[in-house]
Amino acid sequence: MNGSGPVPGRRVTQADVAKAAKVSRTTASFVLTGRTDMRISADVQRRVQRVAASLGYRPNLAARGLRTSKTHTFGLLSDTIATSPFAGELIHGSSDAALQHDRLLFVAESEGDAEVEARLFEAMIDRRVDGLVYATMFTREVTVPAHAADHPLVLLNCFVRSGGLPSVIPDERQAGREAARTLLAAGHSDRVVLLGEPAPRVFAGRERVGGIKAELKAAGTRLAENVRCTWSSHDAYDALVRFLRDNPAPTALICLNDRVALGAYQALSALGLRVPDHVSVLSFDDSVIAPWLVPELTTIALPHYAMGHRAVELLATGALEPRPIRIPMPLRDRGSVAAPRE
Amino acid sequence: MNGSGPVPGRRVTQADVAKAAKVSRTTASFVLTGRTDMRISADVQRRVQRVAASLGYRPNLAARGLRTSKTHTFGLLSDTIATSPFAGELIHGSSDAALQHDRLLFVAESEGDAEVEARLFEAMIDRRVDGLVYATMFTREVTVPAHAADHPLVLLNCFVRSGGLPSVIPDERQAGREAARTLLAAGHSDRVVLLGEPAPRVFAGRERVGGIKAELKAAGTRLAENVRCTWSSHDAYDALVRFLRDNPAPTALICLNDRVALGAYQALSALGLRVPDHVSVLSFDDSVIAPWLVPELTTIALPHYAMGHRAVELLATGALEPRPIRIPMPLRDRGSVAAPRE
DNA sequence: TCCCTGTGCTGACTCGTGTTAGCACCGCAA
DNA sequence: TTGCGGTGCTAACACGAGTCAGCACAGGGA
Repeated sequence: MNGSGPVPGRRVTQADVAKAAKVSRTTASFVLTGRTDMRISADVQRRVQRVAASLGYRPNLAARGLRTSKTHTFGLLSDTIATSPFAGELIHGSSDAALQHDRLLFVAESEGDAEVEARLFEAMIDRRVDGLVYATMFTREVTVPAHAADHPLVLLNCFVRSGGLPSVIPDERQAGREAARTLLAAGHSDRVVLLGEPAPRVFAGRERVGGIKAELKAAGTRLAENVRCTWSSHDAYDALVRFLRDNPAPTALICLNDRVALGAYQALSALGLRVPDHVSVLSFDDSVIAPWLVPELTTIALPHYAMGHRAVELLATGALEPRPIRIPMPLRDRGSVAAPRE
Repeated sequence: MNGSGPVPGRRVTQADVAKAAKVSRTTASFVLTGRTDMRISADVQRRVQRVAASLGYRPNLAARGLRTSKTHTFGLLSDTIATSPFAGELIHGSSDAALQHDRLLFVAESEGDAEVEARLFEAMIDRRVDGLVYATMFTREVTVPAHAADHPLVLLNCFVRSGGLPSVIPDERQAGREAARTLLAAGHSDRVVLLGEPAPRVFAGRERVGGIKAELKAAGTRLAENVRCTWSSHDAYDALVRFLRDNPAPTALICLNDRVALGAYQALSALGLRVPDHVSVLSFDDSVIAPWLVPELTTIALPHYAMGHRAVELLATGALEPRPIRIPMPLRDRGSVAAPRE
């Protein structure tokens, strides 16, 4: 019974193909890797291909990687995946780009623990990944662990002070300008209030506020007020309720992120003000809740999918220029911005 | 200059260690893999260990895997990661368990495309993963692709009709009972309303509602009403507003998930009803928004971290019993449930 | 002295693949 | 016949590890 078909339980190897096609393993290798410089007759090529297909041959990438030192594999290491709802998009984009370039991704997270991070880096390098993506969930400056130094590396959603490493970050400044431009276009100018702590030491805060102010200034106007509060819904709720007790309602509210916007919605609702009839609301992030609010929230999206995609693509194509690449943040217009009542 | 230190650009191999320790590569291998049955003197053992450490030797897992057919690597394949904010937790749990067992995870998603799914399965198998996790973002029945049949496989958040595969799912029925028990304990019994379509063909819907009804029945009471609507905030908002126009307010509301609860919050707020003073609200999922609401939402959590952790642990320990394992869903008590006003 | 047993280590093979150098054959010109 | 260039293929080595069978030596008893 034995000796002809593929042995169950063992995978078909190149040697099996060679034997069945009555050629040497070398020849099989040349044909199957598509090397044309080796003068294999068209006849033999067809024969080997047919046999390989009929036996269901698939190359063992571990073995190939051992020989070529190319594993067609990347490592994606992030500080915290869980706590951020954006993680999915980041991984989604990375995974898609990997698939498009015939790679697979190791994904792991360190939870910010330097020792765990070091272990994970080593685990990836021990498996001979072709390159590494080092990702953070909030855009920030990082110092890259020494382990990674010798390997192709792309920073995702983070950067180094010197700027001397390839990195992919969101264009928060452009997002700020876009926010201001959107409100100006809808007719708001004098009574626009910013809700949220500008937090100059936080990249997103600094750039968003900078962009907003720059664009308003260019249009000859400026923010009516900045109501400060941490970027949480509860603080935003309290701060806005307090503010509206002593001040007239603004025509438009720029919230520094969607959590702040959620707090604002709840505060406005509690005070009998409707969005966008009485107050327009514009926000940043495009988190999951944006489409869940009533009315749905107009917000400027963090481009996590595009960022992940780009980072892996850089690795795959090897186009590693040592500088940050800024990915545009698109406006998601959902109807929480309208013209001000005259 | 050459010949003593490690050559830059080339990794230290076992052969380098053997040479530097003046033993055969075989001996080095025995020492470094910790085989004690091979009678290596304590002297030599120490010497090899010291040399390996000082050279910074790390085994090449690709090469080892080739020889042993164990890559210390698992594949996690999911239908959709991006659209669900729970993906992070699932991957987080899986990744943690993998780290604890010295494994690394390939993560990829098919977006429900069968052809992509097949490609990804093959990509993982070509890299000789030791096992596979097949995950879905919503608990449901699946048919497992034939590709996976020959490999150790755990279903995560899904199951097969026959039940004949190892799988890890949330214990939604217990969650339903827990919900009812929580409200009963707070003093609600006659005027509890369920908000959301029971959707008997959806696992979560069927089990949650089943659990709720069973527990209420055991306590000698039952739901006052089931206000039906899809599991979206907008539908829930509309349905609840309509219901409250014609009916007295319930003392407690069970929402079939957090999106529904968000809609309910907005509707109650619009009608001047406060949570939990006028109406207690209890929900399922523990999505990101639960702690963002004012007041924070009491909800029964989908145990995605624990599920991911368990699935990978099953693979790592090899304890693959062909049946579903139900992971308990914990109550997150945040204050949206209080005693009814007398 | 010879054999035997145990101790401590090593040579040689293997996993599945890529790659270099070179062999055998054919046809043609000298 | 001999030489020679081209065509078509293959033997042999390498990648970095794990593993089996067996060699060399020491010590002890007959």
